Amino acid sequence: MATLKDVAKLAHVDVSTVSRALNNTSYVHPDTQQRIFDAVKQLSYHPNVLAQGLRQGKRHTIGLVVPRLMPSIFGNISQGVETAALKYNYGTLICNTGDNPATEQEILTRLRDGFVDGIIIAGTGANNRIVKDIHASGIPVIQVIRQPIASLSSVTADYRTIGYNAVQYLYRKGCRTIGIIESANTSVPYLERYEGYHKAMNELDLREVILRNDVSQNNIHYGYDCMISSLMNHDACDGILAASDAQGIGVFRALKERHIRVPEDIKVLSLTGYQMGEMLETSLTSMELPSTEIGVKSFLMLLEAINAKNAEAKGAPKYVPQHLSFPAELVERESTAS
Amino acid sequence: MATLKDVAKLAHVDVSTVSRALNNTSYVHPDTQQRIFDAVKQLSYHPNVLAQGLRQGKRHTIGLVVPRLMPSIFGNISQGVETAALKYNYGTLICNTGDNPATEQEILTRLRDGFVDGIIIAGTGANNRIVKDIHASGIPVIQVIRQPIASLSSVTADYRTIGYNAVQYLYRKGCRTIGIIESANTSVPYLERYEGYHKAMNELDLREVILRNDVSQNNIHYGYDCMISSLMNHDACDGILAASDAQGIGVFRALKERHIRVPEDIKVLSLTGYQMGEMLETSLTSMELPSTEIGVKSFLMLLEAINAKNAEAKGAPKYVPQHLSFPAELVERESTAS
DNA sequence: CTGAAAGCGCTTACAG
DNA sequence: CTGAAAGCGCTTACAG
Repeated sequence: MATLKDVAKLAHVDVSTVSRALNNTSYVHPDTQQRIFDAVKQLSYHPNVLAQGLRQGKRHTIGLVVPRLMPSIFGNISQGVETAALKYNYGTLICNTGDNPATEQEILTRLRDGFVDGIIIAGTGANNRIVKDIHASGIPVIQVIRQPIASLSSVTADYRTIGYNAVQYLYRKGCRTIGIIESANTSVPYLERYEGYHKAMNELDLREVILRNDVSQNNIHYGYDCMISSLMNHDACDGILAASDAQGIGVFRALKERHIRVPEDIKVLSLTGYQMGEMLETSLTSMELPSTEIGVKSFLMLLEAINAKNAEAKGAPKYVPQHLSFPAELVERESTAS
Repeated sequence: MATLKDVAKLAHVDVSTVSRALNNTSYVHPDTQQRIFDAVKQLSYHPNVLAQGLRQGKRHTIGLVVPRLMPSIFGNISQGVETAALKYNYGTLICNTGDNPATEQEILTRLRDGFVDGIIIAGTGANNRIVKDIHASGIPVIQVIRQPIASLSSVTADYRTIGYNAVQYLYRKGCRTIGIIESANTSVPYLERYEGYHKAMNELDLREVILRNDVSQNNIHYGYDCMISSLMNHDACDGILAASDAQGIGVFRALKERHIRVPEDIKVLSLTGYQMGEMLETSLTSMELPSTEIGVKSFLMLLEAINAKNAEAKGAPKYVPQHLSFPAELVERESTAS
């Protein structure tokens, strides 16, 4: 690999002049410039971003920490983050925690040690201390979907309203025993969805039915397991709120195996839709979230925080955390048809 | 952030001694060591990997270039790569090309400029020249699933056998008009699957039916679109080979909308299974591939290539490209039941 | 057993 | 308009 030095030698100038010409950081005589560009081309020179990063204190890389990629909304979010990042010339280091606190801790440690300029995280909540430390140490952190740390910026959805509206909708559709799938390890989205559910159930004077289970590896299986055990408990629901499209798929499968018809016997609705529902054999009514947009906005918010951090060093005002929340759009499909 | 220098000052030694103590690279007096460790702890020092990388010519980061994450086998593969990489203390830069040659070119350029120690790629085939250049310039490249460049190492599946066996299986199940979903832009897996299909159809003296369409954004829609247009063409198949589980989901949806029953009227089989089929409403018979394992093995092969590259510089024999191929396992489910 | 020095490849005040 | 020098944070021969 050719270096600046090689180019400088070939163009008969100093490395500093080459640097200036390439970065357009001060006027360089056209003739000199031409010689430099020729040399660059001839040597097929590419700047070493590592050295640039070291010198400028920037990596041009961000970390994205998610519990899993697939099947879940995080796959779509990742796509959004990555596309936006590429546009701004940032690389994206995607890290799966598997929702395992130990793995998450290891990943966070790695990221802190000079790996990235900033972090977008959907965390387990078990490493809040470390996350806060990282943020305090100068690497901005944005929380996405899950926001266990109130003092850090976040991009999320309005889960309370989602839960509330979902119950009201199923009620209007005639459901009277509405179950909701909850998680074993409670995160903010689950809590908020439940709050909305609880409020609506209360107003309608309905009995709550919580579906919960030992954590399965992915959401499809989790939805399946929850549905199966609910059926074994003879909790005869006529409506089910799945936390996500993936859980909905698992629920469908469980019902199919027991010969229970959707939507005739039971209606199913997903509280986190990511454009998967329409293509299912029985299409799934979902609270659709703009998942890619959530990813894009997360990156932009992080970029703002990174730039603010740098500006702060030069005396600019302190960066103020922000919270961006998206509403969901109810898209009616076969799984809740009357 | 504390630096080596800070630690050295606090421990009253030279930075070189600190470096040696921390990296265990030569004997350091226990007392000195203790002072150093204390200082490290007190300052909560973490080495700057950027500087280490620059000095050692290593990034401890690899690039993973895939067409998409979800829904596809690449989601699972990514998981495998990332988990294995983490174990060996490597970060993974995941890049989506969207199967767009221009995006892919941009990503490859970025990766080449000092971003990674090696690359795992499922490429479009449009940038073979660049990929070869990168490999030749000293950044090892491993091809996964798709192997447009014969001279580079690869981890793939035995698609010829998969295509052949799939036809034979459906034939035994009574199918006589077996359609196969092909891609608009032909990649090696599609070519090989077709070769196997072609051979079997020939031996059985059956008429070939190719389903193809303008490229859709993702495989679910692609499968849906292909199935719909095939139905409009009155190509009355009684068996369909979908290229992947995702395409199978799209096919199911198309058939459901036209009130065609699976498996009674038509049998469906996926040629690239990634543990999705069993959880579908109508479970999907698939040629299951060890997708996570493919990811793990890809990383290990890359690691070997990286180490070999470094050893070469010290006079070790040249690294020889390898090709690892996995067989698929036919898992029978409802979609092909008799 | 440990220090002083060179250098990885770049950028950026400082001169002139 | 351009060169010489310092420095980003490390590692590693070279001495002693």
